[in-house]
Amino acid sequence: MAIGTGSSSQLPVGRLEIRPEEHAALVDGRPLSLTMRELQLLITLASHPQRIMTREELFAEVWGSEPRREDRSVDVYVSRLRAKLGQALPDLQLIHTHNGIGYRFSPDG
Amino acid sequence: MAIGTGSSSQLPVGRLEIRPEEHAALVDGRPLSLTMRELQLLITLASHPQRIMTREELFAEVWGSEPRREDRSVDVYVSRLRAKLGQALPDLQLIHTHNGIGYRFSPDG
DNA sequence: CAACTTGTGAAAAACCGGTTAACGCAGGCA
DNA sequence: TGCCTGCGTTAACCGGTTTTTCACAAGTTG
Repeated sequence: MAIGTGSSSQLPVGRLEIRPEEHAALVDGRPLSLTMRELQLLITLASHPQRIMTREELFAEVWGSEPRREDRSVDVYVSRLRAKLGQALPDLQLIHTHNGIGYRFSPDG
Repeated sequence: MAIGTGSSSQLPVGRLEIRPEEHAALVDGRPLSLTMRELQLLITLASHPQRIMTREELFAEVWGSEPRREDRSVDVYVSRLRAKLGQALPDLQLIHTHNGIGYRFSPDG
């Protein structure tokens, strides 16, 4: 079952809760205001907790195609996502960088 | 039980009250003069408070079919609805836009 | 340190939504 | 019938938001 299609369930991650079918991500019950891309990226990352995902994988799931060789879109959106998550959850570092590889979502900071 | 069919109950939303079976929407007891489409759209939105509804969902419930790819009917009616609601309830923003997704009805502005 | 990778602000481009106007159609009425 | 009115639909314009791209700063690795 893929995220964003069918009856994927909610993804509760501590104070963060992601509801793909409702197009919403909540922190302590209050909705984050994310754009489509930001939300899709968060959903994708959060659906594979603790797994290091390459930019190619992320791009494929969120953009639905292959990135140009030196495309930085994923980085830009990770940055924006971190900013918004950091605003709502100042003490948690949910998205980790793995140099030379990609990004990893860790539910417990 | 679907909205618009059968004996759906009234929907009181603060000073706004919606009575589907009477084809009426009241503000402070005074009826708004809404057209069929406007009323159906309001009923549909108000029946799913706080839930972001896509244009497809709204169109399906109100028009009973699938919208053409670039159909803007929903937007036009949301605009008209906002105008009439705003007239009667100047300080409340009941219908919220979610860019790239759809609209959300929030009973408390 | 040099080379490479990632973070991020900002401009440019693309896209989306708010709104108004025009049009066709149907009903009411003289 | 001919006119008027109101509703629904569609198209177009405009402004705002989002996405993409670029450039440089900052960080990492060997």
